[in-house]
Amino acid sequence: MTSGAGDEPDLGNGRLHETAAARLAALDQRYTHSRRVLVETMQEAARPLTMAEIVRRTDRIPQSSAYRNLTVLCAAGIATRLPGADDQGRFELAEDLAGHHHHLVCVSCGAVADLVAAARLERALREAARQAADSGFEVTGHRLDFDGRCGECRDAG
Amino acid sequence: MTSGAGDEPDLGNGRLHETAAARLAALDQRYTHSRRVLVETMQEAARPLTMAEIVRRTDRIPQSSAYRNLTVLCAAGIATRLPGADDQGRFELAEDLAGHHHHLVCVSCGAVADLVAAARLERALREAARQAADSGFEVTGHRLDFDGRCGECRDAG
DNA sequence: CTACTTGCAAATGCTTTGCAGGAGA
DNA sequence: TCTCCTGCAAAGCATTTGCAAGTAG
Repeated sequence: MTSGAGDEPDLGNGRLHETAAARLAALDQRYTHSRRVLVETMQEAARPLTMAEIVRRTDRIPQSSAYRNLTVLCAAGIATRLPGADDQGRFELAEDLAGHHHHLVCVSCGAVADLVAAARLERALREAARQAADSGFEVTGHRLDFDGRCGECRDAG
Repeated sequence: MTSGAGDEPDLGNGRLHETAAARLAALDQRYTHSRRVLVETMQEAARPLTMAEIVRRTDRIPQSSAYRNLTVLCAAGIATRLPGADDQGRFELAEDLAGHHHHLVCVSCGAVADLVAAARLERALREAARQAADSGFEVTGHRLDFDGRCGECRDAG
């Protein structure tokens, strides 16, 4: 691990790309144009994207390459693959790059939005993790989704 | 194990099957032997099972039927399908039948265990849900997974 | 020049579906 | 008897991989 210190996820600029390049380099991988485009796409979306959305937004990157590159990005700790409510995987920037957050999942249309949790909730989560450790399970992180209906679907019916 | 009149999911016995039968009947579906076996399998497991595990445990129920029946059980609100960490769906009894709980997911071997959260955590979650409502999103439930390494994998690796 | 990358197409693996026979109410 | 259920086999999709050519260092 090269960089140490603070895990501030505030990198609106080239910092993100620097980090990405470094992490890829650690795996003898290059930060190619395609990969940069994928990272930028995920950053701009600010919410998990399905493969279909990614291919549509980037245009030019064939699906197989997108899959392959996203797999590499996940391995490098730059991206994360989430299991979708349906059976479509969703991708987003890794937690330490995008900031820790949770998701609002619309059970009606499948849309996913980001949500930053209150400090109190995070504290309670940490406490629960400690509790789980008592059973021999070492908790390294958590994933929290709120299910419900988004504004649009509520209006629609 | 009182028989309180709350939302306590305390149905260790035939109550479960009664409920299942009723919910299926509401959809003009029957509570057949296969479906009963599936329900019992899920109850006994007390943790989400993959399709492979279900087929192995039941033995006799062909995979296609298992899929078909589990789909029906999900539609009837008797079972729930969870998106697995890998790409294998996992099934478990619906929340109101098995009780509200969360999951410990081993990132190493993919095993999933149930975990009942502390009251404080649930309270914090409810509060966060209320907060989300401010943005027009109606929260109906939540899903919380803790990622980490199970005891076995910690020993092994 | 030597890896790592890319794109296409074919393959894989989980899941769904068509169909004909069987069973429950 | 009518409708739902079961099993098998074939079909569907999202995702992965083999291979030959392209490109970064």
